[in-house]
Amino acid sequence: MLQLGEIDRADPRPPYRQIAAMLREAIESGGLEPGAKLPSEAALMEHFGVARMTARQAIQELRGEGLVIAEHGRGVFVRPMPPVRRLASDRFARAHRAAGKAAFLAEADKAGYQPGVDRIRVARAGAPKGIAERLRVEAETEVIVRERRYLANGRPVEIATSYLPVPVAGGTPVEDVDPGPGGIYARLEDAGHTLERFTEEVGARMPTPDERNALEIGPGVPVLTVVRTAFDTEGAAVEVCDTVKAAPAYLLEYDFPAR
Amino acid sequence: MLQLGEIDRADPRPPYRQIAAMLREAIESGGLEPGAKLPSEAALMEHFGVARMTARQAIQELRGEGLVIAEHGRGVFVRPMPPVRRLASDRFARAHRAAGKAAFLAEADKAGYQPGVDRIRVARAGAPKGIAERLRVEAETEVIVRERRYLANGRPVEIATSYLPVPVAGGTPVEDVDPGPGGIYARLEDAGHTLERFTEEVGARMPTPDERNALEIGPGVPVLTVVRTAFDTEGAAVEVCDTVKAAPAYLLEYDFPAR
DNA sequence: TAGTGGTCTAGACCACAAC
DNA sequence: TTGTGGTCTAGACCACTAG
Repeated sequence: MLQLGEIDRADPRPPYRQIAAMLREAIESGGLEPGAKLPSEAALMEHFGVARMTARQAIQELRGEGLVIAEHGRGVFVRPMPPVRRLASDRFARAHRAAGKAAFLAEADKAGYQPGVDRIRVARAGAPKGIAERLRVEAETEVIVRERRYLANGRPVEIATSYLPVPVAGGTPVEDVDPGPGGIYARLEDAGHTLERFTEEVGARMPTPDERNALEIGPGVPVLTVVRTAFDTEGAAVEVCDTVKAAPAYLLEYDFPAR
Repeated sequence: MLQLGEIDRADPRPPYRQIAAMLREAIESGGLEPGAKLPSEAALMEHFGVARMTARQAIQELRGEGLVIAEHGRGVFVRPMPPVRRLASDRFARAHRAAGKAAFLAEADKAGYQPGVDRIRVARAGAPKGIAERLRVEAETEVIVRERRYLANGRPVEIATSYLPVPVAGGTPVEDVDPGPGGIYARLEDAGHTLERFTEEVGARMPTPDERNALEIGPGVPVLTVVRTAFDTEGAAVEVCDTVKAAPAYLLEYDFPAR
């Protein structure tokens, strides 16, 4: 059983922070392994001689840091580290498309997890401001919008929305729910838009409640945002892909010259 | 004055979530502008007819999302959006070093903010495991360690730690607190290590309490982690730089070919 | 049914900011 | 001094999980 200290009334930190610090220490030192159950609120009240709200506040602190997950009716558990997906910047290499694999499937092959895609929706709609700028079209110009959610071993890890100009991809299989082998990039090349380069803009923030839901992550878990723009050999922007990834599940790798 | 709705007892969401949703809506719609003061806890209790803890819980929800900042004795305010620093992948271009500017100064010039560096510490120490792997040396091999904190307009935005092998940079100005014009990359090139390329590994997570302190960010604000490895023309890893950036202040840009 | 966390009430005292 | 948020207590009832 886990050994915890006592509250030090001389310590300037309030009791709930001291309790949180002791639990954090236990987690980081390995005294509480990933997946292990923390003492219940009742146990913390008993051990430290505090009211329930004080014990809860300590737990709340750790939830906010993403260190633990509370499961209603079961207990509070040390968050298990999810498998990390490393995304290298060659993940859109033409060689993969030639082999009939979209980028997500190619990664899954390499990293050895079971890929999945669901919640696919294709429609036409007005381009939001930031998207229109990147596609170099007027705001609200009608574009093709492809939404989908990616799963790894059945767990959602990323939601993505692609925007493509109608003159580029209108009427092609890009507008089908299943665009066929190699994904939409292969279809763009079929349509004569040979891809030349990509830019990615990477940021991080806390998720909206909707995103939390779609990615099945708890509070205290940030998301990585990646906005990718694809350019063809003419220098035209042919796709903007706006993705939101569960941050703990990802590591993005980029390689660039010193010039 | 801000107009808020009422709690709907038929709504399946608990009251505190409904209150949080109304406040969030007010913030996102612009009814509450950045820097504006939210209704006080007392005002929320009065308006919604709830106990104080319920009102606090609603505020807590928004703090966790990083949308608002509580200031003891003053009130709760909509978080002002900090200026975003866009980092392009050409920020380590040799042209800048030739002009006598380290990467951080070159960015500041371009973006028009006042740069600053403090908390500089240089020492030698054993290489941590992950660093040693990237430098391709044995773990615990003695390396040069350079720590510093970067400021933009006086506000801390990034903490960074560089690790360099002693055979590469030992005894050079890289070990001085001020390495001179062009920064340590210029000194590496002076020492014959012409830089060829970089890799960066990007992730995001919640900060440790130490990092929160150093970056002066509140709870609910994630950090971007960037681990950069510099390679010279011999293909040798000559530096690993581990950085932690306040996420809301950054957007990283990368450019790569479709191959 | 027992144990767990989720939500809520109605108070209390404290620390900090502003007037 | 007044108003603000920070912390704490001692209860209550509910919802979910598991045996």
